[in-house]
Amino acid sequence: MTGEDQDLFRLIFELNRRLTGELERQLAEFDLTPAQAQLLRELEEPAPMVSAAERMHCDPSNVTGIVDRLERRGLVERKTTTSDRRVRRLELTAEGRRVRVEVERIMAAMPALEALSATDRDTLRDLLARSMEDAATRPG
Amino acid sequence: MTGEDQDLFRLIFELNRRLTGELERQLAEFDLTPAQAQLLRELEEPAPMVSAAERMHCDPSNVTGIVDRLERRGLVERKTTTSDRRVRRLELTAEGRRVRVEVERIMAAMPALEALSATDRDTLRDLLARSMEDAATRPG
DNA sequence: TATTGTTATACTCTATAACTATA
DNA sequence: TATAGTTATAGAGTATAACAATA
Repeated sequence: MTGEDQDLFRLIFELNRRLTGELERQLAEFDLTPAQAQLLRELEEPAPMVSAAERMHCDPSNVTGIVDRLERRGLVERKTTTSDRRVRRLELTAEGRRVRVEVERIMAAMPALEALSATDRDTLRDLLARSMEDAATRPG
Repeated sequence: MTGEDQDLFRLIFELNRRLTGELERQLAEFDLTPAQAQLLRELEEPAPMVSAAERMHCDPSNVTGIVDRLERRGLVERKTTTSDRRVRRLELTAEGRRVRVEVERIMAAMPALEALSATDRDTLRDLLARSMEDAATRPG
């Protein structure tokens, strides 16, 4: 591990900071936090709390609060299922689906990385994907 | 902007999530949060609160709390300056400098991206750097 | 008047532990 | 016994506004 690798971490963190900052600004126009937006995105199909928590990489007790805030705004509903009455199926409302489309639009229109050519972006995408594919199969 | 660019964002966010997660695990052994570690790193040289806040990209009122927690543990001290008595100069203690070395060590030893070859890492570093250089000079 | 820093306040995210209802 | 979800609790980061001390 060389000093240049530290630069690499810094670059990734810095790029993420900028992208996240820009994303937050855009989401703020819809009064959404990143976590709320992420949950909306995960709910293209209805899903129980526990699987939502898995996709969000967080504790289920956490999802309760995020859903509370989205439900208060009428974007998400907790439905019960007949098969297992413990389970709450999270489901977007009509308004929730509309907002979800906006979130997708924001993600697609993020004005970053445009400085790179299409070829460079392809290369970048390839490098990032490979770095994580391998990391997933490695023990360390 | 194409659909592939959404994948690019996802890849960057996902890579950041993994790196941040690993970093948090390592920092937790020293009872440090990322924000606290970042502040330690910024204080290689003593600095006033306001400039620390600028480097942290956050509000000065925020730095107060982070410094409170570090000061409580004896890692940082608030010194007064003679020239401008409004200013508190943040200064690492001897223990703070020791912990700071550990933080640097953790950053340098992060076991990620090792899946890529040295050449790939060079390419990645170049792409990331260029993407942000250009973004900084752009209006949008 | 403007700046440095703190305090008061509030919100979101985060986790752990204890709990209820159900399986 | 185990699982799904909530509630209680706590702590960290974040911002805004009001404030005191100083410039």
